[in-house]
Amino acid sequence: MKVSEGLSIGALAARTGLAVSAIRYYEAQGLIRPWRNPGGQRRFARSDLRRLSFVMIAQQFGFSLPQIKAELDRLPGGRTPTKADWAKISIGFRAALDDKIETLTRLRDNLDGCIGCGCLSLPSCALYNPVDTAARKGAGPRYLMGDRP
Amino acid sequence: MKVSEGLSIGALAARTGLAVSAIRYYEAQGLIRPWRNPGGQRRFARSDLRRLSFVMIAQQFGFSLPQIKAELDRLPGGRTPTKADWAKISIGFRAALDDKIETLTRLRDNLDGCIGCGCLSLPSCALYNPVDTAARKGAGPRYLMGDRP
DNA sequence: CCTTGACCTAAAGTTAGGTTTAGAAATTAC
DNA sequence: GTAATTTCTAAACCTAACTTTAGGTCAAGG
Repeated sequence: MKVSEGLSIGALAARTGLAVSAIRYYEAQGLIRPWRNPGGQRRFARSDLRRLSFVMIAQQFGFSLPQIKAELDRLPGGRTPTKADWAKISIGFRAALDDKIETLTRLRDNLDGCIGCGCLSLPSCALYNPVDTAARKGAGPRYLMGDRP
Repeated sequence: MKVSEGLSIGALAARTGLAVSAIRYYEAQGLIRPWRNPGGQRRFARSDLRRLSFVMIAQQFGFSLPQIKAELDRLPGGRTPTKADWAKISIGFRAALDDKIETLTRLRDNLDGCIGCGCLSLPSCALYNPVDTAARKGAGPRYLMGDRP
């Protein structure tokens, strides 16, 4: 398994903890671009380890695969990304994470004000205000009170 | 539409902002238990407004419907829940929310330490430690580095 | 050489949380 | 009393993010 020939999908799976099927799925979604060896098997660059790590971490942060792909697409195309390239992306994540924390904290403080007040069914309750509404996609209730179209 | 006869599903939908189909779905999941009028249509208690509000808020907090049902099942069965009943449940949520905030904050602080260090691909990186792993269910990667079965 | 394990593709299945559709019956509005 | 809404059920469909299955092919060890 010469490094110069790239990593097999199994090696990548072992090192990242991802399932082989998940890695294939990520390729289908455009998150990684392996090449093929003469036999048609996928071969991955070592930098794909970092790419997949980034994917896993970003998922913990609550980002969708298309959102993650958008970030990864900002990495340089022709060369292996440098530390500086990764740092640039991490800073954007830091900001998004700050947002999430602030939203949750605001929600918690509102809940504090509501404990025992029994107002849960009143439209005037602070908790009815939409939270992170823009992030809602796909299935699910489209709006909360005070957020009608 | 006499109040004593309960609310129709449409009325409940209008007041909560939920889709009629979502309310039927919640009934199927055991989150609410309407009765039927002579014509076979659902009739809801006024306290179901609060129940559904609770469901919507808990979802914002990231709880699954089964988890929410578990909380709601702690409400008294025979009578309309009092403010004290709701307050008891809200306090549990406050704790769960504190947990979520702390997890995200820890994640953010780790990210701070990693920005620019280029360690994203190393198993020793703090970000590889599992976060909220117990909350992962259904589809998705089962573990991160350092969290193998 | 031959066997075993890793890989391949395409398609179907899974879970959560709903929505949509179709056809029929109950209510409400005029 | 009739027309227009609502509501009913059951079943199919939807998205995201994968996994599983089926039926082969490739690669590495002995």
